[in-house]
Amino acid sequence: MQHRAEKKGIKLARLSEFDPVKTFECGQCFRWNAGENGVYTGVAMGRAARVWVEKDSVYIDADEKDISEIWHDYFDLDRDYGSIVFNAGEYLDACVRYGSGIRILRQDRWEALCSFIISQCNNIPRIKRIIETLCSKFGEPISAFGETLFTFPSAERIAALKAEDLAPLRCGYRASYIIDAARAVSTGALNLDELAACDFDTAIKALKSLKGVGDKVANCVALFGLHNMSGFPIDIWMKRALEKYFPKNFDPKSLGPYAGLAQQYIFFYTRNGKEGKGNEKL
DNA sequence: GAACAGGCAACTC
DNA sequence: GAGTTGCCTGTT
Repeated sequence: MQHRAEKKGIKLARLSEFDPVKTFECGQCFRWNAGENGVYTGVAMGRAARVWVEKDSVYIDADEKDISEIWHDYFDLDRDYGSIVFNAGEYLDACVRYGSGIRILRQDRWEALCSFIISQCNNIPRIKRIIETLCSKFGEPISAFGETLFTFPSAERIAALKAEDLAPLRCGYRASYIIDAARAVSTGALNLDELAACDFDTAIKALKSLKGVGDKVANCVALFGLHNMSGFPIDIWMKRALEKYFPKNFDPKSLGPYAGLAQQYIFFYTRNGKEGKGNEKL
């Protein structure tokens, strides 16, 4: 409670380098929620943190050891996003200006896989609801900031369940996909750590071997879970933008090794910028 | 009450 | 290999 009132956080970065609102609201993650005063509370990697903006800086309130051992890496703070440039025309330039400050989080691999399986044919409020229910029913409770939060349940925990155990999530036909994925990960049939280190096409192919994982979800998992910047998920918003502003047979690979970051700028601008008027807040 | 949503799989031709 | 349809559920 007094955390919020006093806001005694540690300075994490300059706002120009890391815009937490854009980063949390650009669709890559589902467990950071804005509270009063624009303070975001999130749980990731089994830990809780609060993040907010004051003047031109970003502050974090978290266990001090966790900041250097977990959050620094989670927020990908060693990478200089400002030095990454694209030469693909004015439209992308506008997207980059608009989305400047977005960072691609280094999320837990299993959490990203599970979350993006849930995301299919679904909207963000509902995705968040399903994930929160999943965590509160099967995750571990942790207390932080005077409340009880829940970690994301391990693949092992979910692998031990049956599809009907997930009925309270009301995630429909996705339930069996989640269980299948959890079993593949927990048995080692699908090794996400190895996929994070191997080449892009191999990773996509392996991810798509899971039931319920197609092109879109595989690319989301590659980009947001494996932190493979070649990931280039094309959903309905990206499809519209590519059709309207890019050449007919545009190949994302032409954007270079950070194509996935370009994707995120384009997506964020198309969906939330002047022509976006998305159905969610922002 | 039907159509649809930030997909996928199974099936058709 | 391109096109169609069912799938759970919540929202419009």
